[in-house]
Amino acid sequence: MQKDPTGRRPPGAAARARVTLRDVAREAGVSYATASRAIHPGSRKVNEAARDRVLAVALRLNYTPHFPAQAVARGSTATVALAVSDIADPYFSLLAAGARAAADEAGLTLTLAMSGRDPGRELDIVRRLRGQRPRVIVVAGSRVAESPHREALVEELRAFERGGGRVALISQPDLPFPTVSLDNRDAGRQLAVALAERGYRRVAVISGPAGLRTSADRVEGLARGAADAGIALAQRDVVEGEFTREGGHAGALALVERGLGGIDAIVAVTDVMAVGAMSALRDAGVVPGRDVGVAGFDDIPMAVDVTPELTTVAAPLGPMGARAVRLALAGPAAPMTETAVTGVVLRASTPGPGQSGLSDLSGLSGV
Amino acid sequence: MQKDPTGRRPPGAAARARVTLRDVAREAGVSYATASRAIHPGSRKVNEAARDRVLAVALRLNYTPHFPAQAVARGSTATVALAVSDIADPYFSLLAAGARAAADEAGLTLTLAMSGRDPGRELDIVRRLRGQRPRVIVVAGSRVAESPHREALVEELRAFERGGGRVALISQPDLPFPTVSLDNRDAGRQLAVALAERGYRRVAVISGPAGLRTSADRVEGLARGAADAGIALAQRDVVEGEFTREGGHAGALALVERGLGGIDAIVAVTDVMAVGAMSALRDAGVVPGRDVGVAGFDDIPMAVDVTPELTTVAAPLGPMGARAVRLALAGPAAPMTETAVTGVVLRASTPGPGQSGLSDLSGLSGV
DNA sequence: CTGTTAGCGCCTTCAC
DNA sequence: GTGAAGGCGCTAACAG
Repeated sequence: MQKDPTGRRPPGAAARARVTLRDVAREAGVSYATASRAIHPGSRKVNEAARDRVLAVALRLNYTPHFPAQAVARGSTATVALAVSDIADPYFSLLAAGARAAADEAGLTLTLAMSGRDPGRELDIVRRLRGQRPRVIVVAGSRVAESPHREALVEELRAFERGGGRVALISQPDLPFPTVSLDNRDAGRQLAVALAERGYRRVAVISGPAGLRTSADRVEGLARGAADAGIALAQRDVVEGEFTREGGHAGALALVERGLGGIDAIVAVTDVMAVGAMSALRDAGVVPGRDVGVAGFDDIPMAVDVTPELTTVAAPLGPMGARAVRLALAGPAAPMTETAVTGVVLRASTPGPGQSGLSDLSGLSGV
Repeated sequence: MQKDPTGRRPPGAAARARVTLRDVAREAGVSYATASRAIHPGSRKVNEAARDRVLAVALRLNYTPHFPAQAVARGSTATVALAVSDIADPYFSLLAAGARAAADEAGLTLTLAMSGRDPGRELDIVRRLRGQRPRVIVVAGSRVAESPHREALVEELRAFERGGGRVALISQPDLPFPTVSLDNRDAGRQLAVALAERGYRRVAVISGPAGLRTSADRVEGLARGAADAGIALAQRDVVEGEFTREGGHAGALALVERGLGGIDAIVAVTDVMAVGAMSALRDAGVVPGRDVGVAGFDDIPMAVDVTPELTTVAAPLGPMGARAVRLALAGPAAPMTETAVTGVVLRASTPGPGQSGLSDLSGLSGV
């Protein structure tokens, strides 16, 4: 390797080529400070001619401000960081899309971090995010009932706030931060009642891992709704699976292998799981929407692309993502928690009595 | 507002609470530099006792290094930036997941930026990304044939490289940067031949917007394959749609309204579009997989969740994302372009002569 | 091994 | 309006 003749090795071979504000200033024949002011729309106090010159030079040199340097000088960045477990899951990509829109609107850039469904790693991610000194951190993900990480997460987020950062959660409203949440219990109840009205009498549930609040709440709501409506939802008709398509698949398989018995509807706690369940059912020779009703939660776009189209409880995921960043940005003035409204969307996967599905069902009930 | 009694207003009310490395050093009774060294695993040259003390204090104070400051001091960051058009599109989320894995592996953090399918905005995004001084910028997206932005994009990326950054593209290999690409022409050819072998004689195509290279190449390949195999793919059987589910939907609708005539298979240039097309067909009373074959490209996970399961040309999206960041990281030593291998996956949406898609489904009624 | 001391690129008071 | 200069938090020579 060639040594730098000056003796002092520059940070990188290409370092000389990095164009800095100082270069722009020199080239434009103004001082460093003036160049800085010219570039920031905020400070109007610059001679128009000089400003134009600076801007022209900047453009010609293809200058870009060094964000990290700006961050260090200003003590804050122009980003909002969003932590999700899995960006490939439509649930989270919808949240992300909404969050991005809101960030954009506020002139901020969205940074995404994926934790990969492990609460320990989630903590890690938040730690790392904190290092970036974003203006806002939004954590999306279902809190685990009583995770040992819970306290640590709270402390981490608190520390971030102490440093002047803003926090918002998309989750259950049980952590001391502004939170956008879904009334999962009520959503479950709504769905159970709707199914009862459509004539279903005995529903099985494919739940997520024990302890996952979102899942537990939905199941609880379903049970309550079933009780209210006078239909059956037995504890032993609840099977557990991962919070993924495969979890739904496995859950449905378990149900089928055990024998559906009188079960006329299967509810999975997410659409993603429901889709997996439908696939498993079909493979097992049970036709969703005819032999058995199927429903999910969230109303992801895919719900209308599967056959039959999936009945679900719609959640305004995009708006929720946006809401979270606005909540955080609003600061202490904002309400502590906001609950999004859900609504049952009945589709072909749970046909009513008049439709082909249920009548077939009664015809087949002897099977 | 209360004025700060010192006269000098700190950057933020909470600024005092921001714990810096200096605080840690003081508290641990060592010098600033030593504290820095203690915290970086790289420099082993620190008294163990002192190091432990520093680490303990850091933990107690919940100290996080200030990344922007590190970036400014070191002249480089530990991030790789990925620019995609739409993160909610499975195509891109799969790329992103793969890229994240590779970044992780290299100890880097992935930053995602979405441009939203507008080439002008894509340029904008890259500009902004450049400001973050990531170690790597990966741009994923189909180049438009001869966009006026093309030159600008190249210049932007060049400037980034001049500043010491690394670049990789996931795209057509026609820009002067390391590129991971798909042989879309060949993929199209493969699919056409496979369809011919299954007995299809006349195929229609739902393409993306004119000028989108990915789309154009796939269509061209299909045409060539069809010609080779002696089956029909008439120019007038190619309809254009947006590069989205809705585009596929609209395209299929157009085809149906015009009258399918002798068309026995419909190929959409992406799975996402194919899914939309299937939905439209179904609504129009044409059963995919029975009345007409349907196929797509990419093999997104959803392909096996729709009914009938979708025939497609599989692309290793995740690995491609990973490959791109590795290519960029490898630097000049790396090959300029890498082409991923695709393969046709035949599924129920294009049953062969002996089979029949939907009869499978109705056949189940005897169960 | 450890402390001192320049910077890194930029913003922002403070005088002129 | 404009320039000089201090400081943001941290890293990395350079001496001890």
